[in-house]
Amino acid sequence: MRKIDLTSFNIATSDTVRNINRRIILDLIRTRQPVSRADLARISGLQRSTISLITEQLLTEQWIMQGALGHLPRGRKPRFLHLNVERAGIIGVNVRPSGTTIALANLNAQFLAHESFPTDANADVFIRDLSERLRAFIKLHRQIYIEGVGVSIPGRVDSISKRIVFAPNLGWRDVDLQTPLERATNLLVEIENAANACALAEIWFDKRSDGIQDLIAVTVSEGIGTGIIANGQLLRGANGIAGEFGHVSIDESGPLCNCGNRGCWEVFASNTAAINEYVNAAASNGNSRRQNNQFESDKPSFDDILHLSEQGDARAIATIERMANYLGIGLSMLISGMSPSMIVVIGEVTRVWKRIEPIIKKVLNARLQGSLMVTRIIPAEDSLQPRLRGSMALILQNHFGAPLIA
Amino acid sequence: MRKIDLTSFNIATSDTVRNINRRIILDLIRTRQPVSRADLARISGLQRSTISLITEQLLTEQWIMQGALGHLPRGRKPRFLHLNVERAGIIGVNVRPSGTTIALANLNAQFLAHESFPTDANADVFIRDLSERLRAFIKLHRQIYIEGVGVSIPGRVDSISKRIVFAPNLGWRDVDLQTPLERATNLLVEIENAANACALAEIWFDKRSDGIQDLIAVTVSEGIGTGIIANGQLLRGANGIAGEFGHVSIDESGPLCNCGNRGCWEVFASNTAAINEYVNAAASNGNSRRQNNQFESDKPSFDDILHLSEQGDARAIATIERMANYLGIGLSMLISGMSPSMIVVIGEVTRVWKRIEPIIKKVLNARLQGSLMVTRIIPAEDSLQPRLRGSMALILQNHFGAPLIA
DNA sequence: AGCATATAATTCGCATCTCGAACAAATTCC
DNA sequence: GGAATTTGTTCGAGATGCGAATTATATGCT
Repeated sequence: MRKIDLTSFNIATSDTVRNINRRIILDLIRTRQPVSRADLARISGLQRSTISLITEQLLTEQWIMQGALGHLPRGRKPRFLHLNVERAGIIGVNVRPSGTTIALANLNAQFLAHESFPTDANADVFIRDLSERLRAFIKLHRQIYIEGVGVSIPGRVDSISKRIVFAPNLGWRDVDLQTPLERATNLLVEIENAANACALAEIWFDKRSDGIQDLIAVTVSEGIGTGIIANGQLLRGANGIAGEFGHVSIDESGPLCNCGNRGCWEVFASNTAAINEYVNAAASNGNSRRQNNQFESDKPSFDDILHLSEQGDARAIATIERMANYLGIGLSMLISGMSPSMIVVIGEVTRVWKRIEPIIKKVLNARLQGSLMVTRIIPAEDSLQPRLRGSMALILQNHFGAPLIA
Repeated sequence: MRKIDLTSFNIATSDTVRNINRRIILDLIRTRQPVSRADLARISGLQRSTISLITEQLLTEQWIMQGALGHLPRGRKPRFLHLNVERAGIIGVNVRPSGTTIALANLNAQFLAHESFPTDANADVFIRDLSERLRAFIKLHRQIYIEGVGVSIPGRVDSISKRIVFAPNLGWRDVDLQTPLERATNLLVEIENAANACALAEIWFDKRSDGIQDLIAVTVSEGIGTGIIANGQLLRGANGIAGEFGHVSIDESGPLCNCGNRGCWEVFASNTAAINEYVNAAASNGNSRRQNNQFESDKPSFDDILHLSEQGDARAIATIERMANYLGIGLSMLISGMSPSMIVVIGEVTRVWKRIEPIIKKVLNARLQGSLMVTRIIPAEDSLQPRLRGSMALILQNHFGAPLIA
């Protein structure tokens, strides 16, 4: 049971009831479509008469559409309802150091269009660039009514001021991205940390999380980020900077991290860590790097290491297995502490899931005494663009989420 | 915004509105009493007419009482309303290895009576003993209508089956305490982990947590427990076994823990850890323990160490300072990961808060780069019985918490 | 073809709730 | 004693869900 926040609560009025039921029905249609009014009455427990009134409202507001007739062994055929995916589009923006993607999706979070461009290292230049491209992008699709713009950022976002506090891999500090984008697009703009966005994508768009109210998304890339859904809601913490489990030390005597501490989880289990490990192993193996330089730069990319491991390169395999071991150690911390129903791992490393999963499982079983392990660990398809879709969930939430009550 | 759980939601009916507003008003009266109807209208934003109807209902149901008249510079004097603390009592039970306490409190969580007795090591014997004592306790106060019984347990409680999964310090596994107690008392019985209970006590009864929806309670005793409030609600996790941050390893090469892993937080920062450290330091100091035995048993109690440190004993001070250091390390993990608005520390060690606070602060500042530290760390008065009051909050929640909607 | 049966969807009177204006009650100041 | 002010209640209007009755539509048996 939740405590009422007496410093900020919402009283109920007569239309609160409709608001609640409307959102339930709309979300039911979204997830179970196509579905008939009679079905909705049975699933929801509302009277058929009430369903008729609510669906009538949703129809006139164009949120839903009537479709074909269903087939039944006997009796009048039901008229199917489904989401009017063309009612509105949502723009998602995924900012990463290597490049930025803008995408347009319908209400089912299916992509209609997308484009990518390099991310300028300078925040001001980037903001001007992105604003310009967004304006052009919207103009290009001006036949579609756009609901808002969601942006995912690899860094900490203050949940109140919506400013980017710090994005280490972009080198940005205290950047206001929201205000200029809102001015440029004249649309609702929401900014969120990438790991949080991934967590949102998981509960909003993935069937695997049906009925789950507690999950953690772990993004493994240059660093490690964690997005926590607690009781069906993003855990933001004071100033919205929760989720830095990547900077918890798992070994006090470990190597120094950029954050100033020693032995942070991401120093052992991130892509960057794997690259360093691979290079160090090569050096200590007596191989001059000059002789053995099959990579474009002097260091391999993480993709290179993945490829090598898939081709059976022993050193690459050892590197990946070490990474899996440390991923398991960090995950055991999350499970001990929060025991989520599900942990979703996002990142290039999921490409070799078959190799790393048994290692992660072994570490977890050793550390959590097996019997207590109720958390499902699953990889997220990177091709499904969790960061992008999660940023879209930020906008969709406003229509399909639970209303703020009491 | 919360996602609607489509596998378990609650539709709204016409009386949902009243239910919501009623709970807001009742909780406002609880926390702001004495308060007039006009005040409630101003605070809540509801119309005065609506307040009159709701308070009339609360009056007839005896939840509240009319009190004295207020004083105003001009105009009709307001009639104060306050909680009818005599309407119902709540029984709280605090089970610890050293002893069990039963207490009766009114709706303000003020104690009316209490009694303590030794905790039998055998679960079955204990259950019979507690059942017997509860029956007698209820009979003794039969003039008071009792709302329910809340029990706090130093161990993991399955949030669905309500069974005690494992209580290491009691040596109990898979014990059903709820069913026999409900049978014995014929009352609603709720069971909860001690750290979770402390967290509940903090948000329900402590003014310091006004407006706070994210906090962590850290109980430091034989082991270390963590109770997490996320978005105003207890974080239970799958099977309700969240909160075992005490068993996260902070040093892979540290000493072995009972849980089977190495270097768990509680191996460094619990009372037990301090006792072991003190004894080891004594041994390595060349003092034969036989010569230096000022304690009742062969080991000092944690209380002994606290006393010694207060008297200036160098070894005790060093032990406490080491403990403070490790407390800081664990807290930095919690803050990095969840960034709660507040962390409450519960345990005997808070008696020397003045000594340990600067050390904890120093560790946190070093590890969290100071600027990001928005979490308040506060000690909880052990004399306020947070475990006991928290177990009472379990029952109170049902009347004063937010209703389950959507 | 006609009727019974079954299912879907709508209609309508009723109860509940909040709102907001009007009104009654109580108190102070001039 | 009257004006001003604040508290608290009353009452009609509007919104909502409920549930029974009604209408619409389909299948299958005789």
